[in-house]
Amino acid sequence: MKPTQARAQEKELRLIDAASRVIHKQGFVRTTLGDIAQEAGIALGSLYYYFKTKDDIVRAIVAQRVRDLREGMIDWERLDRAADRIDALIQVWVNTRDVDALYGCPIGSLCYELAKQGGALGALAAEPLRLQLDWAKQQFCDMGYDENAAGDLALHLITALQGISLLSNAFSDAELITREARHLRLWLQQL
Amino acid sequence: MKPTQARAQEKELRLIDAASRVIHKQGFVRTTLGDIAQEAGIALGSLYYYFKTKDDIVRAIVAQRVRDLREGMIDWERLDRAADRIDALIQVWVNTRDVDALYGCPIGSLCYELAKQGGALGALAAEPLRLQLDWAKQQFCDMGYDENAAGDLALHLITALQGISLLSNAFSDAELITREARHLRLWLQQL
DNA sequence: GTCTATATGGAGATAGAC
DNA sequence: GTCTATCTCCATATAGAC
Repeated sequence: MKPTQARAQEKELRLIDAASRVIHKQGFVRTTLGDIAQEAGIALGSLYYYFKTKDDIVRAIVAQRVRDLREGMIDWERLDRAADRIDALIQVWVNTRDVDALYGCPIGSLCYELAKQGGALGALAAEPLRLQLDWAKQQFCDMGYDENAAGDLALHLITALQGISLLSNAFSDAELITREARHLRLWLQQL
Repeated sequence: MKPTQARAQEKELRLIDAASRVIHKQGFVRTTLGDIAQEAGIALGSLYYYFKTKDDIVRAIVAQRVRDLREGMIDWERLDRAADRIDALIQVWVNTRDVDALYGCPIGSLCYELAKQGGALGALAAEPLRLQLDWAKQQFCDMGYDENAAGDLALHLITALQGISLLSNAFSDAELITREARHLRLWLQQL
């Protein structure tokens, strides 16, 4: 890859990052391209050099989030015990509880918003969630559960994490995440 | 109350109901006043005789949902055992799983959307959720748990219900609700 | 590649006849 | 009370200079 291409892609990543932040805060529909341009520090018209439509931007955001998730999951492979890896996922929620209380889970809230939009965009937004669900199921399989049981446990775990992000956002209360995380950890210990 | 007032309020309730349905499907921001008027079978301009602004409409929807929830909770007082009342709540999710898979929980998805909007509207949207949380806590208190434990259990229950609505909507899969409901019922039995 | 200026459409809200 | 017609604003997207 030529240096110029690398720089161009780097710039695009910065735009995606800016768009991801402001859409997380305001939601996709209410966020204007002007908002994104301002957050990125460029002119409105310049956005169109990188993305043809607003939908293209959200597609790029979702793809980037999938990449980030995969990277984090590879990182967790260093942990020997599956229980520790699941604990690491829960800890992510605890660590981001303040921003979640303000704006919700970036993945879940986007899913909810784009699902109502209908069409292919809704299914696309669910991909990061699918990835977490599959990953969690694998961890429970590693703990010795069969496919069916592991699927149920993973569903319950991801469900709880998404649910607590919604509640903590609805009530603007980050401590709800702390409380639910404690509940989930006790549940995992008693499995 | 005079008959004319009764009729006017009845008409207003029908408008609220129509707005509630279409906003549940499309989301608040994406739903236009034209959509609501069409769903209600009236002209766009006629909406403004009943509601001064779009925000007024969503406020009326939330207030109506609170009334509906209270009514349902009074109905459940017929059930002697608190465990049966909680089971009735879970059964609501099972019963509405198809529409939840299509559009999510009407309460939770509106919370997520309006929380990003900021301001008083976000806090208002959380009122039905607060009501469910308080009600669930009371049921666990009735089962003999102290305030603290009952609060944690209620939080976990409502969290799971909201989370599974989000997931089933994200994946357009109503059966996820059936699976999580089974998980929750087993959990309740083992308490 | 980045900018300013603008075309185009659609949304909330209003006016005023009936 | 209900309607049609319209005002006004703002968002996406485009055009074209630099």
